[in-house]
Amino acid sequence: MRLTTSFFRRSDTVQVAKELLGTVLVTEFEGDRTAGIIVETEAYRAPEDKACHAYNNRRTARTETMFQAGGVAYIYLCYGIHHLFNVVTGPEEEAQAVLIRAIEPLEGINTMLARRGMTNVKPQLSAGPGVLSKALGLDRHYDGTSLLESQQIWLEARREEITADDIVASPRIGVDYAEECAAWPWRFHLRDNNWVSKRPKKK
DNA sequence: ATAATGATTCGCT
DNA sequence: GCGAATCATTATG
Repeated sequence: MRLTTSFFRRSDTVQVAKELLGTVLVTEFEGDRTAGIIVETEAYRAPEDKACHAYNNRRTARTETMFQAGGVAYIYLCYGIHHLFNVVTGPEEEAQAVLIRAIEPLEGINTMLARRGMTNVKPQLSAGPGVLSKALGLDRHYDGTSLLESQQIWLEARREEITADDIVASPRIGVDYAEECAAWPWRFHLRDNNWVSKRPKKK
């Protein structure tokens, strides 16, 4: 079951971030399908969130994607090296998105290994926002792709039930610059899942 | 621990 | 327009 408009267009991004846990992110390029269960997410929401690129509803060529109606991909380059995949949520004109930080591989594992230049399956394959995008073959050229209509990138509903007890909340990673917003518990991940990314050592 | 790496943004002119 | 600083990270030693 593919996720539809009503899932993405709600205004409460934080709630959507929680509900995305356990859903399945699928890509299929030239018949090569790869998929994984989302096990870690982070919510970003303008205008009040200083960690959000569209803080204060700042509109630029890059952030414009986030102002679209929920259900499209927002992909951009970070640190000049890594492509980060986000799901835009909320109604049109509200800049909100959920960063997908880690997945548990499900389909097309050999394709993922090849894309990552690896031979053995281990968490390093897809635990982390940059490596997950690489494993699934995503890059910023897919920025703005509709997850509702695309035959290349989409999301499917949970295959197993998840309750509030399975979800752990914590502060977001790598956003220390965002002052008081840095402490907001807007990162969510599944409890006891091996594929959740490791928190970097503190400075 | 730290180097690698480039699009984006901002503050000028 | 132009140049410099910034960054939602990862791999390697």
